[in-house]
Amino acid sequence: MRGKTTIKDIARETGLSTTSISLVLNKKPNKISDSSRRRIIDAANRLNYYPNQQAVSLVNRQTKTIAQIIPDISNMFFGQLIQGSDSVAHPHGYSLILGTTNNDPARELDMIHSLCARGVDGVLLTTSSPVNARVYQDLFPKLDVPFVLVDRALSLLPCSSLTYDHQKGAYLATRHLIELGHKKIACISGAHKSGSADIRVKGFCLAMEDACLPLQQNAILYGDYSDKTGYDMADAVFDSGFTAVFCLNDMIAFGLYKRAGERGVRIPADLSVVGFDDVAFSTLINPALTTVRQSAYELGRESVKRIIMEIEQQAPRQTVYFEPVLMVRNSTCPPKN
Amino acid sequence: MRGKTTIKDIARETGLSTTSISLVLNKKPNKISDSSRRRIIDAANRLNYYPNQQAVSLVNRQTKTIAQIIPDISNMFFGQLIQGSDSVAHPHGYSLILGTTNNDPARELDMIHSLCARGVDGVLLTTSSPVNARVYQDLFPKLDVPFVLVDRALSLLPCSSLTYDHQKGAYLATRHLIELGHKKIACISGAHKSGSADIRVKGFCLAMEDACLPLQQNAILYGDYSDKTGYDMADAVFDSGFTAVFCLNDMIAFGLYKRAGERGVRIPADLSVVGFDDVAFSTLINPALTTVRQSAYELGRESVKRIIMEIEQQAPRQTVYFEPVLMVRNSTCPPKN
DNA sequence: CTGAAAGCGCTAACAG
DNA sequence: CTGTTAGCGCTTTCAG
Repeated sequence: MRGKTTIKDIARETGLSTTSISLVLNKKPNKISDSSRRRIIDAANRLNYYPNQQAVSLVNRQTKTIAQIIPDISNMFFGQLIQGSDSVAHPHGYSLILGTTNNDPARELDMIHSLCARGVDGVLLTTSSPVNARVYQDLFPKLDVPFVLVDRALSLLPCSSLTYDHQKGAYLATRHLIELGHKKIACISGAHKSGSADIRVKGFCLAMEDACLPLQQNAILYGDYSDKTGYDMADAVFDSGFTAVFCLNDMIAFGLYKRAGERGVRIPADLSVVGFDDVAFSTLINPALTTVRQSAYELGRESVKRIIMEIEQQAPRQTVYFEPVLMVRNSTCPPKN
Repeated sequence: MRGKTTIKDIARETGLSTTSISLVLNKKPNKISDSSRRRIIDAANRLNYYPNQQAVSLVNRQTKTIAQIIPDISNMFFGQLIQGSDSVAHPHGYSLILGTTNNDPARELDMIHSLCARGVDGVLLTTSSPVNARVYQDLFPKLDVPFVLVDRALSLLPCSSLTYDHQKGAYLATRHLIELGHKKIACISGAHKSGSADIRVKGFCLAMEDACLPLQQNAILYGDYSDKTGYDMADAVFDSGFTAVFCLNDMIAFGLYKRAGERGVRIPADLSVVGFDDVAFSTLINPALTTVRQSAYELGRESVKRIIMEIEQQAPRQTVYFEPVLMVRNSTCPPKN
C-alpha cells in the first residue's frame, strides 16, 4: 500500500491510456465509451486513486490554495475572519494556508515570500505595517498573484482592498460618547503607525474637533491591539479625570474591564467605554460592551469571493469599504455630573 | 515579468547547466568552482529566482505542509492551538494548511481526504466525532501520512495522540467544588458522543461517586462546546437548586455568566462555576473564572514537534498525556448554607 | 569541476 | 473512441 496509486496503475489495470483516465476522472468533454468509463471509475475506486496535486499543479499552474496572512490569531477578530474565509474557500475547492506575523514587518515580508514560493493562487493580506508599503509597491507585481488587502486599505498599492471604514467607525464611537455629554474622553490606541490604528485615531480626533472639544493632555495612549494594552493603560485613564474612553478595539476594552474590576472602577457609572470590532465576546462580558461592529466573518467571506474572482476571471482590482455600525449596549451612559 | 524565472533562465544566463544551478542553490555537496557559484547566485538574485515548489514537491515527494483540522475556530481554545502550531511549524519550514469541520463528521472526513490529496506531509487532527473512529482505523494506513490526534485520544487508532487528561481535569474541577462543601452540582456538557465531552463527564461522575454524592436529577445537561449552550442551559441550572456547576469548557461558562448577569444570579455567591481550558478570556471576565488549565498553545507546539519527528525521522507513534492543573480563581466559594 | 538524460505524475495537443 | 507524444520545473544518477 506504500506509494500511492498513480494514473499509470489505472491505465495498466484497465488497459487504457493515461489520457483516457485523465479525461474521464476530470470529467472533461470526451468520447470515451460508457463501458470504458465504467471500468476506469471502478478501477479508480478499487485502487483508491486520487490524483497527485503536485503534478496537477505543475501542469495547470494553479494550486487551489489561498494564503491568509494575519498579524495575530489571538485577537478574536482574526479567528472570526478565518472562519469566514474558510467558509467560502472550501466549497470552491480552495484551501487556506495560514501565516501569522506577530505584527513583525520582517516576518510579514518573509511570510509573503515563503507562501508565494509555495505557489499560492492568491494572498489575503492583513498587513500590520504600512512601513512595508513602499516595498509592496514593487513586490506585488513581481509576485504575479492577486493580492487582496483585508481590513486595511493602502491606497497606492496595486491590489484590491476590502475594509470597514475605520475612520467613520471611530467617528461614530466618539460622537456617541460626545452626545451622551462626555467632554473628557481618552483614547487607547493600537500601535502607532499600525495598519488601522492611525486611521481610527484620526476619526476620534475629527469627532472631537467637530464638537469643538479640546483634546486633554495625554488623551491618546499608544499600545497595541491586545487586552494587555487595555490593562496596562487603564490606570492612566482612571487617574486622569476622564469620564469616557474609546478603546481602539475590543481586546483593549476587555483588558481595561479587567483592571476596572480590580480597582473597583464601575463601568459605565464611573467611566463609559466604547470598543471596536464587535467581537463575539463583547456581549458576553458584563456590562455588554458598546462597540463599533465590523463583521470579521463577512469580511472573510467577501475577501475570498473577491480573490477567487481575480484568480479565476482576472476581475479588475477594486477597493471596497464596508459601513461599520455602532452597537449601543451597556458600557456607556451620560457622565455623572 | 509575467511567468516567473525558472532554473533554465539561470542556466542560459550563466551558461551553466541546470544541474549546477540546482546544486549550488540547494547547497548540496558539490564541486562547483567559486566563480561559477558566484555567477549563479548573482543571476538568481538578479532574476529574482525562487524555485517552483510544485516541481520540487513532485520530485522530492514532500510538500513541507501540515494539515491542521479543527472543529471550530470560534472556540478560542483552537485559536491558541493554531498559534502554538504555527510558532513551531514556520521556523521548521513547514506551513499550516487549515481545515475547519464545524463538528460535522462528514465534513471532517471530506477535509481529511481533500487535504491529503493536496499532499500534506502530515495531519494534525482534532476529531469531533469518535463516530468516525472505525473508518479511521482503515483510512489512516491507506493515506500513508502520519496522523497525530490533538486534544483527543482514540485508543485503537494507528496514530500518535497528544492530549491533556480530560478525565483527570474534570475530576479535579469537581473535587474542588466538593471540597468547598457543594453537594448539588450540575454539569453542562458538550455534545454527547463528542471527542472529549464524554471523558470529562466521566471524570465528573467519578468525583461525585468518590465523594458518595448522588447525582441530582438532570444534573448533566448536554449541548455543545459553545457559549450559546451555556446561555441556553443556564436557566435550568439556576432554577433547580444547584449550588455549583461544572461547565465542560470555558465557552460554556462564559455563556452562563451572561445569562447570570441578565437574571441577577451572582457568581459565586449564588452559584459557583468552574470551567475547563483556561482560555485567555477566563481571567478577563468578572469574576475571574476558576477553571482547569490545559495550554492550547503548548499542545499546538508539541503536536507539531511530534509530527515533524514522524515525518522526518519516522519516529514511532506515541500517546502522550499532559497533566491539567486546576486554576482556582474567583468564581467558586462555599455554598451559602 | 560540469553536463546529459531520465523521470516525478499529470495534462493537452494532435493523430489516428 | 483512444493512444502517442511532449512537456510543466526540478532533482539526481551517471559519465565524462
